[in-house]
This record gives sequence, structure tokens and C-alpha cells, in this order.
Amino acid sequence: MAEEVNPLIRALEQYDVLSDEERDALRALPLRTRLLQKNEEIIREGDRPTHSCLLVAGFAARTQNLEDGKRQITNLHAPGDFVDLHSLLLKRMDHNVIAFSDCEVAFIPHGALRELIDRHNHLSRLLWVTTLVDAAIDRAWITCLGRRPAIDHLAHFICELFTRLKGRGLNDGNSILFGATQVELGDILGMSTVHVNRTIQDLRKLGLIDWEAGRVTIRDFDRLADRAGFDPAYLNQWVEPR
Amino acid sequence: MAEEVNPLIRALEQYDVLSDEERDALRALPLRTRLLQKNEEIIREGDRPTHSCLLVAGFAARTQNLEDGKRQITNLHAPGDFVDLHSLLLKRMDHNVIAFSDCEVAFIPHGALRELIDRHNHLSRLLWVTTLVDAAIDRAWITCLGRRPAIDHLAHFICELFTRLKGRGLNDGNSILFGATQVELGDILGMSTVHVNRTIQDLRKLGLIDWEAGRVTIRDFDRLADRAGFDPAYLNQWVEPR
DNA sequence: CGTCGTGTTGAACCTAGTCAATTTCCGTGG
DNA sequence: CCACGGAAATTGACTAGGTTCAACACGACG
Repeated sequence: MAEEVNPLIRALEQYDVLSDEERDALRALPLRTRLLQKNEEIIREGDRPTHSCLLVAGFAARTQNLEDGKRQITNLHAPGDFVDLHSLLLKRMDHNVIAFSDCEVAFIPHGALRELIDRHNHLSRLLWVTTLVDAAIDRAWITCLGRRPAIDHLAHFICELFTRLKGRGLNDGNSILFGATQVELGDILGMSTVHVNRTIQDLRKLGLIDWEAGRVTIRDFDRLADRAGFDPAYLNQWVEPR
Repeated sequence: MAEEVNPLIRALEQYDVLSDEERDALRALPLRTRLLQKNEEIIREGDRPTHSCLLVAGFAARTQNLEDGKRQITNLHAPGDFVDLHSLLLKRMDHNVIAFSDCEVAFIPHGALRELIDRHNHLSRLLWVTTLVDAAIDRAWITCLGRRPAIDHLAHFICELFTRLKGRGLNDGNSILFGATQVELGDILGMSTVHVNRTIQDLRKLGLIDWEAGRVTIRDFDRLADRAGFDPAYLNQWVEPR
């Protein structure tokens, strides 16, 4: 089988097999892709978007801003993730989505997507699945934030990120490219920048990871996963009739 | 209009208007209800359920257990919430659902639900919406856990709980019945029991709430919401074509 | 009347946050 | 090739928010 290039098809094929007809239907969707620079807003809280969007390249983040200027990232997205299927049904965005790195995003008009899901039940379910997986990730983040110490939390995040990227062939052996600053990492983990710095150093000293210049190398995945209590099942990285 | 008694219909009517035909389809679903005692497991991590379930009365909680015996509650559910639509598409549960109080749960076979969503696009979307609202709540929890001090977090939780219950007429003026122990509250908020105790006292001293014997009374919602940075929009408590 | 679960309190401890300074890295222009 | 400036990483000292441990009070229940 030739490597599929349509990002939508690749996104959904992660979770189940698609028929030729379904592929055709997906290919027929009017995608318009756009390049965005790091930190550009993709969608703003309060918006009522007319398009949904799929991340084709780079990273995107969901963010919520607090009154006092603090920021929390509630999920991070890798190529192949839908970063906004919510607005198709919820209509009003309750959070922001920003370009976490320079990235490429494909926009799909809600109208076309609505027609697609009304006509293709199976595709509709698979789109639903993508939002359910996002929710599973959110739950894992809640547990890390609520009950794990900083070092385990960071370890868990690295395991998750690595596993998600690897699931799409975006790893490079046991390292990944992830150009987040420590400030941004703090917004992901709910920690201060200083503490992020010290926690990374702790993982380094334990010989579990290297992290330099936007390249994260996992030196001992098993030990890292063990310390983090990481079980990849929640990522649902398998094909199954749905 | 007569008060609707079918819990499924009430659940979906929160988000959009239903046609008579849709109501009939929902009424035709084979519900089997069951009474559960507090702390009984409704679904266990790793299960591959054959039924989805809807909470009819009482509270239910999603929980994740850590290696060291710690526990985190990742979402709380009130009557009218689906507590397991996930397994319909994700197949394998990545977390537990337990009876948070004595409660009544309606089970619906996956087969019947699948037929329903294949036949009724609009109902399918509304079911999807319920999972999206859950995800929105998860995001709010992440932000509270990551970036808010304990007192604001607790205030936010109370605002959320009150608003969700009020949306279903389950409030009693400005108080609600919520029989959680402080240990359980700790599992919700990601705090130690002792700190929960002290934080509740802080809110009491500020004149914002009373909390005694399972009854939470909000003495000044505006001030409470203000301190918590609570904006109810994410709960999507309105009817809108979806 | 004893026991257990829950709420409450105090004190010691520790993880993580804050503030401020310093160093490293990197891109730019000369 | 080097000097400069700004962003990011790192470090130290101090503080604060939150945890832990232990004790005690209270009420429900057998």
C-alpha cells in the first residue's frame, strides 16, 4: 500500500480501516491549508468558527488564560490531530488554540464536514473517536496534575509525547524533536519555570533522558515509564472496528 | 409541555430541541436500570463493556488509581449525564467509574445505541456533544489544578457543581445536596484531606459558603465566581441547533 | 459502651514558587 | 571573525503553599 498523503485519511486510519469509498469522500473535502508562525492564534476563546481544522505539520496547543496573566495548556497536538472538531458541535469555543511551533493547518468548512458525517456513519464515529482520545489524554493530565510529584509528571508527559509521536512515525529512534521552552513546559505541566528547569535536571541526573536544543532523547524508556506510571492504553493507538 | 420523564430524552434536550420522531426512537431504546450503592464499581479500567450507561439519580465519579494507592477523580457526574459513552467507540475503558453516592443507573446495550446513531444523525451528534461537554469540564479542571491556588480551585469546583445541578433543577435555592467526604473532595481537587478541611474553612470565613452535613450553601455566588474566575460558558447549558 | 469514620487542629517538614542575578546560546550587524 | 543584544537556561536564597503525622472531638452504629 502506498503511503497515504491526505492528512485526514491518515488521521482516521489510526483508529480503524477505511473503505475506498470513505477515502474518496475524505479526499473530496475542500481542504485549505495555511502556514502559521509560532504563537499565532488559530482559534480564540469566544469564537464561533465556521471551519474545523486539522494539524498537518508542527505542534499546536490548547490554552486557557487566567485573570492574572497565568496560562495553562490543556492539551498539545501533533500532526494528524484535529485541533478543532469541537466547534462543529459546541459552536462556541471555550478555549484558545495556538500554533505551538511554526505549523501547517488544514481548514475544512463546517458545512462540508456536516454533510460528510451525515452521509458516512462510520467516518462520523471515527471523528468522534478523535475527540474521545483527546478526552482520555485530558484525564491522564488531570491525574498527573493532581496526584503525581513534578518529576513523575514530567516523566509521564515525555512518555506520552514520545508515544504519540512514535505512533505516527515522527520519532527519530528514541529521540524526538520538541522545541518547547521551559516557560512553555511550565504552562503544560502547571509548574514554575524554575521548577521545570530543576526537574529536567533531575531526570537527566537519573540517566533517564537528555534534553538539549529542542531534541529530547529517551535513554531508558522502561525506567521512565515505570517511574511515571505510564500505560499507553489510553492513547488508543490501534486499529479496531468502531 | 409535560415534564419529560425519560432520562435519555431529558439528557439530550439540554443541548437541542428534539423532534417527536427522535423522542420515539429514544423511548424505544431498551433501558435497564439498576440501583447501586455508594462506592460500587460501575465500570472497571480494562473492561470492554457491552452496554453504555446513563446516570438517572445520584452522583458517579470517574477515577484513576495510582500505583501507590493514591486516587484521582477526573470528573463527577450528576443525574442526566452519560457516564459511559466512551466504551461505545473506544471499546476498552481506560479508567473506572464508581457510584459516588447511592445511585440509579440506566444501561443501554451498545447494539441498540449503534443502531440509533446510524439511523438518527442528529441524535448521534447530540450524544457526541455530551462527550464534548465532558471534555470541556476536564479542561477546566486541568486549568484549576495547574494554575489556581487551593481556595480558588475549591471555589471553582463549587461554582461548577452548583451550576451543573441548577441546570437540571437539582438545586434547592442557593444550596445543593452533595454528600462528599473531605477525603473524597481531596481526590477531586488533588489535595490532601487536611488541606481540604482548611480550605473549606477559609471559604466559610470569607462568608462565601456554608458546608455542613452534605449540604453546600452558596452565600454569595458572584463573589465566589469572581474569586474562582468561573465562567459557565464551557458547560454549554443552552439549547442550540447542533 | 466501644469502634469506626469523619472532621478538626497543631506542628514539623518539604515541595514548589518567587525574586533576582548570572550564564549560555544564538542570530544580527559590522 | 568578532561584538552586541535578546531570549532561554541555570543558579542561589528565600518564602509560601501544601503535605504529613499525630492527636483529639464528635456522632452513628452495632
